[in-house]
Amino acid sequence: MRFEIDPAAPTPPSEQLADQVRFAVAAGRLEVGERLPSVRDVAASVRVNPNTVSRAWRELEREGTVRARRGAGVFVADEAPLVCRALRAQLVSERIARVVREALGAGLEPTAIVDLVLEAAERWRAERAADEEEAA
Amino acid sequence: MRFEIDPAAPTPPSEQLADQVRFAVAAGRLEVGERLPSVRDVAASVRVNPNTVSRAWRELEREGTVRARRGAGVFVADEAPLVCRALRAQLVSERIARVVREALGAGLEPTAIVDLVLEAAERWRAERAADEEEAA
DNA sequence: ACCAGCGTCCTATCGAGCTAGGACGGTGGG
DNA sequence: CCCACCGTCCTAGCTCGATAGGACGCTGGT
Repeated sequence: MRFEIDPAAPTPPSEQLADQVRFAVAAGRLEVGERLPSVRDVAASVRVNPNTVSRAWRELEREGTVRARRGAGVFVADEAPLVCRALRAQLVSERIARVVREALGAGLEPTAIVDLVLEAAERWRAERAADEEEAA
Repeated sequence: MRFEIDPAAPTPPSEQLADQVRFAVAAGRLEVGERLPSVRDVAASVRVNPNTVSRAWRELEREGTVRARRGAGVFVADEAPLVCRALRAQLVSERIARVVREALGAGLEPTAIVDLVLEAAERWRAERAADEEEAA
């Protein structure tokens, strides 16, 4: 599991981390029982304070995505896929609605917005391919 | 010009206000030479501190959208439409890209995302109609 | 000329969230 | 049994943005 933090994003780093775990579970990239990387490892890899990562993990535990065992690590909970798929649906549709409202209020046509979406999706696909190239 | 603040949004109120002015200019709802409502009026209508509105107006002046005349008011600048259309294109595509990246990383299909966009657009259209109904 | 309304500025305070550095006890492989 | 690694907790300090309340000087309609 690789994490990324966008410092320019309006959402705080701890939420970005929590979302990445949630979405990885929802997408099946993290499976039930799997261990998350340690607080200190993640903190070092994304250049963030361990407390910030800990806060994200704690939030995930509160909502039932994860179960922490002192001294051992943090593990994906049994109910995680259900919880995370529900959260994904909610979070994504909320954020899309916000951005679409804004774009429409700015005078853009729905078709123009859809074009931007497809363009962003294409760019994402290209980046994805480039990443795998580099990994090989 | 009516303003709205979403306290749940991750972007601070002052930026929300600035964006609303920028997008209104880009969409032609605010014309060159038109006066913006006063700092104190806006502050009262959206339940925010006058300093917060002032900060938004100052940012708009810095970028050339608006020209402030002490004692008189804040007016849409001649170059505003150009500036705002450029900013709109940049801001909207940035935010769409962010949300689309997130949704794709969460395992959603592009077609599902487009569906959510269209659904949000439809809801917006319906709200718009309801607002005009109520205004009449 | 008056003065209500305007933009602007100032100091002070508050809250959210991140950072820093250290300490604690539980866990599990060697 | 050891000890490196783990989650957790704590105190302290910082930045950013909003809030509060007040003061200043400029502008424009009457």
